[in-house]
Amino acid sequence: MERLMQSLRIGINEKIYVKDPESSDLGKRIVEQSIIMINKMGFESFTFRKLGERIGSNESSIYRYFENKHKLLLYLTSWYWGWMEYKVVFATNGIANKVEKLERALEILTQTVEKDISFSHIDEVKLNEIVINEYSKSYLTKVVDQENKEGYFEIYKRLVQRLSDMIVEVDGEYPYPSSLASSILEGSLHQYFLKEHFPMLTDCDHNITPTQYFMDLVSRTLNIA
Amino acid sequence: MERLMQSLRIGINEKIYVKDPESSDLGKRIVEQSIIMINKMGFESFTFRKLGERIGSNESSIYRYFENKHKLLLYLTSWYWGWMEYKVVFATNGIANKVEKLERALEILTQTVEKDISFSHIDEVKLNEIVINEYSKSYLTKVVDQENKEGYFEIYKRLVQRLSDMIVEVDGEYPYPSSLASSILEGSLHQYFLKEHFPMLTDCDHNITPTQYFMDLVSRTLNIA
DNA sequence: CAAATATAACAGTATTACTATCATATATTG
DNA sequence: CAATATATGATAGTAATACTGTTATATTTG
Repeated sequence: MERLMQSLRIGINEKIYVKDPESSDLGKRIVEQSIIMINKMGFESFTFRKLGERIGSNESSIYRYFENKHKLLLYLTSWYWGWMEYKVVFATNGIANKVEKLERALEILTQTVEKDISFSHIDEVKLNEIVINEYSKSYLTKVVDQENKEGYFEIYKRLVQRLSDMIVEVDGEYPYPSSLASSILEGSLHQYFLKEHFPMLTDCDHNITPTQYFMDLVSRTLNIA
Repeated sequence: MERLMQSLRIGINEKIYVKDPESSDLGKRIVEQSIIMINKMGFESFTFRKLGERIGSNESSIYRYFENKHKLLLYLTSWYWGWMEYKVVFATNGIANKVEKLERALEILTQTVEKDISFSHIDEVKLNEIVINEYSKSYLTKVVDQENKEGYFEIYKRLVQRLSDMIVEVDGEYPYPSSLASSILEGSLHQYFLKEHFPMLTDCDHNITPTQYFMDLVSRTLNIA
């Protein structure tokens, strides 16, 4: 996987950034350090000024890459979902058995993220934590419809669609494949959050993983042929 | 129901407010108008200054009721969940049949909210929209653990617990009652959001309701005796 | 080497999220 | 009824945020 990914790039809607952060050293530092900072201090406290100080660069230089921190969050989360999509497509590619294929996808989508050395400047473990804690904020806005129209959420939508398709493949009679797929993706992030902050609201702990919960849920829900 | 509720009050953790907004006319106007404004302009754009202008009062007077707008959001969402809890408890109270009881609770928790005339200054329909669009923001913060410790999320936690208990009553063997309960509450809000903004990611539309989806999900998941 | 481009440094603006002070209106109590 | 406490309003002020704009300097490219 590492080898392949080294020459792969996550294709992100160009309207999300002003200048492609992958195109320069400064851009990569912006992405790299913003992940560390947002993860540490939370999206609300994070500012371009602080990021500039941290990377020894100027606030106005960062604005030449991203219009504002909301767009940067869209960039980071798009990257994350694009990366997940690659992992799912790659891992399920050769699997003929539909059930096995769905299970493999579920595993990847609901598992804890492990360090991936392929994208050197991106810490996927921290990015996963950011997605758990901040992803909702990227779409729970008053501009969601316009940004959706501009394609800012394409990667996530495509991923839900892929999962939904796999569900249909396993049980063509099941009436709510899209809702189940979106529930799994969103719900997985939520269960990880609860596990960390509201352990009473989840059965997931050091013994039980969100993956087990969702695997079980899907196996109970679908009529597996 | 109306009669009963007129003399009932939703008990909200006193640490959430500086001065009880139910205790004065100004307080009620703050709550009433903030619901209308947050619903219209979104939580991010909403400020105490704007609210002050709108209710013909002073910014600093509002600060005497709520430390900041985050606390106000906690107040509003706590009220909402408290109201939902009353509705669930009231509606399921006399039901002996466990399955029927769970179904009734699910209905209330996943249905579209309708106007409730009991609490005159609170527009429950708009408040439900606020919860759909903003609730996550109330806990996706860096202070969540501290605020949780102070009891700011007690009502919501109690509601999840109630639902979880009902699930256990129906199927004591099911291993993930808390996760299922939290998934339903959070997932219901999410499906309503998707229906409005990302229709491709849900099967819910004008024909299919989130209630149908979750009722079906639960009936497939639990072994109903 | 010239020209274009990228970045840095600095200044400036409107808004936000408060805090503080003081005046006045209203309610409470002795 | 007077004294006093409390609630609200008016105004001002501060530090931080989220930018925009200008100019200088460094780097890349043709």
